[in-house]
Amino acid sequence: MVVTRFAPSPTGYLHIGGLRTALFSWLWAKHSGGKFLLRIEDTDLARNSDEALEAIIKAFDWVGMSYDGEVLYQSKRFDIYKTYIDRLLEEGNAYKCYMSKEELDALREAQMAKGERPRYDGRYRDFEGTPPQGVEPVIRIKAPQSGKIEFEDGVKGFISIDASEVDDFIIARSDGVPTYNFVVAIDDHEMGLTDVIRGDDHLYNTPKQIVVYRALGLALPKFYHVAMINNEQGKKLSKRDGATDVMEYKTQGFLPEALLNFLVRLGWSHGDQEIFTLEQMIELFEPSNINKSASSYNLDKLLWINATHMKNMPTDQMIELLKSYDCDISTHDKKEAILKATIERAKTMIELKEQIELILNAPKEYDSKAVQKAFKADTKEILSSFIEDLMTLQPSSSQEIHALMNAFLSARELGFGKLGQPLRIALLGAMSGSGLDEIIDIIGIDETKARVQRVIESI
RNA sequence: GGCCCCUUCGUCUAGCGGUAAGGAUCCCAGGUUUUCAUCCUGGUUACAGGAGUUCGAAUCUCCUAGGGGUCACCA
Repeated sequence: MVVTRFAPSPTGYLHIGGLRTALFSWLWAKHSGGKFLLRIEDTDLARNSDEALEAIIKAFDWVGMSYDGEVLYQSKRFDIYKTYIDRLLEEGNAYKCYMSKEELDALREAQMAKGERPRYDGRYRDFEGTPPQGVEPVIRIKAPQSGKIEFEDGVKGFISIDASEVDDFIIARSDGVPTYNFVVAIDDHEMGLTDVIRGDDHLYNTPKQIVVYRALGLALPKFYHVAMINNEQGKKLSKRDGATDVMEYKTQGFLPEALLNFLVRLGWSHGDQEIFTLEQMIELFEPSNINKSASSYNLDKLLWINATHMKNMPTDQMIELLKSYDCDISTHDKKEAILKATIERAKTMIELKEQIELILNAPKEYDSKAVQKAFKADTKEILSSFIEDLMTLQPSSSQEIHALMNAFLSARELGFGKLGQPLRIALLGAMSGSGLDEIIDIIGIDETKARVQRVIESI
């Protein structure tokens, strides 16, 4: 059974890069009927924050990615790590290093000055003398001193790194708290992970973790290193790139399934298919189709995907969702017509809300340029007569209104613009927008009359 | 700097030795529409460069260039 995980550290909000690797892991687990686990990497004393943790959980909730079982916190598992460290110590695969931080820094500086790569020199690797007083030791793992560390990456292919690139790195700090590369390997093993999907930036951690696996005689999971997502300029995503916090996408009016659809296509493909429902993503996702190269974030495409998902959403579901954007039309008896008249003009929930409000609320002001262009000497008379026709004939559907308009115009031998342009200004305040027949049908004849009268008075 | 990874239209990508290098987005043009939008049709634009291997390379190999990642008692 496939078991994957997402393992964020609670030091900030969830950004889209993290969300994408989480998505890949989640899809792969769901696709193969396996499990997707969530683990919080909070071994760093100072940098954790509860708000960040909450934000991450909230983001998962919003996009609808559910994890199996309980959330695992590394900070609550120190006793487990301790067992493994003791075993390593006992078996001689790890050792205590009494070098102080100052000594280490000095060593590093000396190496750099000589143009060498900073690297622990292994001075306590086989130390058997009396340890210096007053130094709490760190624990280092014995990494291989020659040969290659190799593995088959599910995305990048065969990776081979010289053992000299990995030194005897610290697995427990002097205060006893274990470090990242060690606990990751332990937990990935303990949690029964079969597939580790993570960002490209972890590629160099993998050989270190392999050292841990080997020292403990554990079987390796399959690794997949997914390339980064860059900003629109092709540079690394940063806070300046606007909405990198996943929850920002909600406030900006994106659908979670659209965001996921956008992200899944960043680095993964299924032939020429662009639009995926959640179910399709799960059905079709295979890590073998993950792309090797980095990709750039593209807002235009996200917008297009979002608009497409919005159009595909069932109306009652959309009406329900609108409520969370402070736009409740659920009790309006023309709610379906409202949606039909606006959904095509909106790429986000925010734009949809604006379009709806534009129709439902009488215009507060009129575009002066449009007024100048559309209002002629006979406009008032035409509008008034049209209102009269509306009042007497009482059309009750947009089709009937449409027919009435045409009849009105042909009877007077007028082009559509003579009535349509000023009428649109009266109803919306501007020259463009939803269909007039639809608007009149939605707001009703009385409101139409009121808006027309208001424009006549104000001109 | 050492090491590792990456490189097809502006962007996301298909391609896995033989294609007029395909799709999507963006942009432009035309059509549908009472306007706008949607929708439909069409169009411009790409194999980073150079050597090889091969009858034949976007696909395989090497070199160069560019980009990225990483070198902590952070994760």
